[in-house]
Amino acid sequence: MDEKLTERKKRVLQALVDSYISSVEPISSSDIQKRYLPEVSTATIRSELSHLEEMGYLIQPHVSAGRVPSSKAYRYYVDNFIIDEDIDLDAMKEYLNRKYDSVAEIVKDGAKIVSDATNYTSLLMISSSDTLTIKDVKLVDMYDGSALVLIITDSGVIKDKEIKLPTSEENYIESANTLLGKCFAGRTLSQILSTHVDLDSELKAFKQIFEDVIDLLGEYKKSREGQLYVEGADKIFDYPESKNYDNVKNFMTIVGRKEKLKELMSDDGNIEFSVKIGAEEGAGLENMALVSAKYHIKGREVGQLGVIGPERMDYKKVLSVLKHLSKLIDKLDD
Amino acid sequence: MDEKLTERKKRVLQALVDSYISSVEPISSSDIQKRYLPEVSTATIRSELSHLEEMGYLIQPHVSAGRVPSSKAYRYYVDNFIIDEDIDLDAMKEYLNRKYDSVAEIVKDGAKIVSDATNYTSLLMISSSDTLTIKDVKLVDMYDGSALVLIITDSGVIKDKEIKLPTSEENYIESANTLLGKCFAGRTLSQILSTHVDLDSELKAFKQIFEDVIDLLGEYKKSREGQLYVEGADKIFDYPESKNYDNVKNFMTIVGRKEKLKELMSDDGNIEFSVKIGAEEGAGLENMALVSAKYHIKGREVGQLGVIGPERMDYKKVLSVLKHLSKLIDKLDD
DNA sequence: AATTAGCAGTCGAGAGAGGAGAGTGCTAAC
DNA sequence: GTTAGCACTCTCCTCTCTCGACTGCTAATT
Repeated sequence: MDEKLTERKKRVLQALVDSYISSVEPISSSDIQKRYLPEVSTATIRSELSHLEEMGYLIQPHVSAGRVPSSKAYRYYVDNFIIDEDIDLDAMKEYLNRKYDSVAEIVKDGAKIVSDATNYTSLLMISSSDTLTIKDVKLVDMYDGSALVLIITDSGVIKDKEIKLPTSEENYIESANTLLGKCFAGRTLSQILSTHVDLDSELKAFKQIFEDVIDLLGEYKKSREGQLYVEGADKIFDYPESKNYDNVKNFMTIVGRKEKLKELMSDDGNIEFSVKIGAEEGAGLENMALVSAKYHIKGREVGQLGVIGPERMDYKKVLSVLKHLSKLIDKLDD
Repeated sequence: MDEKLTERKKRVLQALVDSYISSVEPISSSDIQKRYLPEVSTATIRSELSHLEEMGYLIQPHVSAGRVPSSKAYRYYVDNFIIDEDIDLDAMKEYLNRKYDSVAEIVKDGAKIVSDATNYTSLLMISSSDTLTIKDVKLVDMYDGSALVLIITDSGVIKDKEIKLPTSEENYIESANTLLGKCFAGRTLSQILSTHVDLDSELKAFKQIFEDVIDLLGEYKKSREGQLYVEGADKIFDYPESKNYDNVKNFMTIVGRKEKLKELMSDDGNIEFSVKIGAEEGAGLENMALVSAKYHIKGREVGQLGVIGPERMDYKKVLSVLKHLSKLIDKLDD
């Protein structure tokens, strides 16, 4: 994947992408010479440029224009020119400290913060709840022939529902509680939902309760399944890309297609940071890029935070914000 | 407010708005004659048009163009030409039945449905929870020195939190439950939060619990306070208005400003349906309009559903969808 | 073989001119 | 009050032209 480029080609490519990221105009050979490579002539740079174009890194809008990076160039740029040490975590930290009082606030408003700090549209996805572990299931007597079902998990009570009790026997609730606890406690949501529970015939009296509880879990899973929040969709208008109608339309369309976004954010196994650029890998992000990071609380993956914006985005800044935030959240212990 | 217009002026105005709503092009005198008033000459219509323009109902983009409705014209149109009988509730009902299995589904996906059915961007706002009534407050023993606080309201359990018990006395939880029930049951959220509770000195042992519960209620209120969901923001691209950069930018900006939208949706005392058009009343909706309706479940106001789109929107259709939906939801008794 | 200066060639952006078409306002007649 | 007729205005489109920005190529240089 990582094609070999001569040292000078690398410098030219980096110069071009850097320039383009800040100016958003096609970059000419003399632009590069002036600001990045004064020791060689524009003719030399031109020959390098045409070589890089042949290799697919650059695009020439028309013959008398400068060059613009292709998706392949952005990919190379992200993979090779952004090194961790570059990323200014301290500045980020300072920024966040200045703006937010507590870490809890930062998690809660994650999407807003990312959008503010990067000035791009941000995405917050809550992970599916497959690995959620049930701590206990309890019935709370409501003294009117019904009871409240509580499912207590390692991250709070997740669902409640009143159910009618089939009997008013004194100790029914107590027995049910014991039984429910035995069956569910310590197991994950997906374990429970994927196994079929066969009750001993003597426990038939609790059948209804069991089914109710399992229904509740199913409903909950469905309702939480990868919720996605979008913040700052209008940020695109801060960038000159938005002058182009199709760009804006594509952008807004994809930002509205939550299913597509979820797919884009979730399909890389165990990579912590993912960068999708342009139309590569069938991502369908023409002229756009999506950067996303998984985040954890107390070691458990709870979701992903991401940024979507023009292909020519400030990757350094975005990665810096996401990296720092994910560290911050991970350290969290409420 | 309702200026007196001659019968013919009304017809001309209605014809013009109708035409414009479907064609999105300036309407000429002959357009109106052909399709709406063949019994008079174009010259007559022209003189009516120039009169209506003087009165502020119409705008002429330039001297050799037709006319376009002003915000005032849309306002007049909505107030005078859309009568309830027009609204095709049956078609709406059929549409909803065809697409959704249950009413519950309709409520849950309210925003999506409105956006689909109208083909405009929809807004769903959940009402503030001031009138939420507490049915009971309970502590559930977790058998590890802590208890779970449950606040049961007329619309479900709203918050849970583990708190540490100050003592492990046998009957502490039971007494606390009784006391909490007495203090909170049957009162609304805002009543509780606005009064300062002074505990008898003998009940000091429960002080901490009380404060925790009140904190929880406050947090809950804050978290629910007018949440706003936007669905289908990209629908704007289905309309020719989106060809204009500023229109799109304004639209997206306002759709991103949730605070502003909440304000626009909530500030009319007890009107069930509200229509805001263009920049009138300082709404800041240049070239846009917002239609919203309150909705109730079992008589209690639970939120508002709305539509935001081009000023030239299909008011009939939008009002029809919102009206029907609100009736449907109100009848709900799950 | 790599680099460079010089130059011809290409293309887009923008300005200006001109013509067609649409729709109006006005006037005079009914 | 209504109408036909007509002159007038203004946008939109197309065509043409020029200017300027860059490039690619060639031939000379190191």
